[in-house]
Amino acid sequence: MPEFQTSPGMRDILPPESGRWRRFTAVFAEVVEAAGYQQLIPPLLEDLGVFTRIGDATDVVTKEMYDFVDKGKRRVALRPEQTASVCRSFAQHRPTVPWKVFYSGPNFRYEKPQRGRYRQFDQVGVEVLGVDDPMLDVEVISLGWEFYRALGLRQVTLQLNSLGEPGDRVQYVNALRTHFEAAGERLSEQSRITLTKNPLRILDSKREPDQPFIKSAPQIADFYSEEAAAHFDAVKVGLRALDIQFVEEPKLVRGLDYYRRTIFEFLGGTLDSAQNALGGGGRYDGLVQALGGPATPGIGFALGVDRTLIACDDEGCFDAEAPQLDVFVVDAVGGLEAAVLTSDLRAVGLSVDRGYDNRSMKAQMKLANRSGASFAVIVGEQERADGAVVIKPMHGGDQATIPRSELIAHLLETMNL
RNA sequence: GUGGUCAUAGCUCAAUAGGUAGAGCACCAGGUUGUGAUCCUGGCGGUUGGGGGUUCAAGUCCCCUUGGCCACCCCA
Repeated sequence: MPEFQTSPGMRDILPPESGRWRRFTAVFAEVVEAAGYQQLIPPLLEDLGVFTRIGDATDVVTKEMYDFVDKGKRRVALRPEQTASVCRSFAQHRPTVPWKVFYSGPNFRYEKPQRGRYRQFDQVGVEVLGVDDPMLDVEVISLGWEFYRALGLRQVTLQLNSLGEPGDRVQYVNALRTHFEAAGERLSEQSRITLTKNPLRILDSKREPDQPFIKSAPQIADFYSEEAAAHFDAVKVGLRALDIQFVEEPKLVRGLDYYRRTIFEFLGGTLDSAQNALGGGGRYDGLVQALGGPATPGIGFALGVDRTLIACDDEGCFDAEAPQLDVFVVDAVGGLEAAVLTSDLRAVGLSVDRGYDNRSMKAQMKLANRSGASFAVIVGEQERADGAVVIKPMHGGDQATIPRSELIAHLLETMNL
């Protein structure tokens, strides 16, 4: 065991996995930029209040934050998510609406780590501020859906629900409280604690004793105002028009408290994991105001990079790719020839690597093979004397000796560049 | 945070009832002095996560500790 290793819940993303991560965010950017979203890069660190303001009844904010006092005596925290930062940013800069942004990057939550659950975990996501239209809900959901398709995922299910207008939600929560309080001691101990803080969350419980009471609990749909019901219906109509399959899940609640009206979650196809929530989001009208900005409707989603990649592993899509190199230079006469050749070839846009330490030709050929390069360019005593190089196709075909002055033209022609 | 489980070479694993650590892969070097992927030979590599204890003897038993994984919790 090495003296130092990564802290719990932290890890290195090594090659070739790291290349897969980069492609992941590139594909995401491609999908959402095609819909008019632009990237926002918020800081990793914010005033603690930015996060406490958004949900002081949630574990994410009350128990799991990396918060501390900095050298300037400010109370700050590593962001546990990015929606709050986006809203803070909106309230601070007041951009014109609609403000359509996307982001990607790490968040921090002090939890007990597991597979697909890390203390530093990456998310990609979008947020739109300033638009109330249910067709925007449809667009946002469809972008998540489209992104999964772009990765090659086919077994993702979309769960959909509405929490109603804030007033509806309050009434519903009261009804739930009454309902669960009637259950009294028969409710699990955990749920009795949850009941005092946020009755909605009990609907998410997996504990056996709670199940009958969850089943008989009041339905959110009965509490929708006309407005909320109309909004929700419009969203469903829109999704159907786009042929996006969804499951209405009246018991779906989200972890953060700030959600209103439309909420949704993407679930992975693998059933045997408690970590199968790939991503989710919803409307959070009121968040910007809570952070000191003008009353502004908002909606967005965040997708977990790790979990989505695990889902890709399970479905056998979006594999890590071996790097593609054009040329590997083998220099058996000291290494100076290789220095010049790699430089010249890179200058015309080819990807080129070489061997070092003046190793044997056999050893350098092994490296050339391992590098996955299409061609080996070889210089030995004979070639150096003749001003020539050997060019050898690594994936089959005969090698040829050509004048060094013709190398670049020859390579570019062969590769159709 | 609670409970369970696991921890042996860079990686994946093996080691009969406690007797003093082995394989495959990877890596390196050779296989008649200029060329890779296959094949053959050899080599490098482990105070068995760390600490303490029981024993003549511990990778194997006990305790503590660190970390991974699983469930709860929470959520991405």
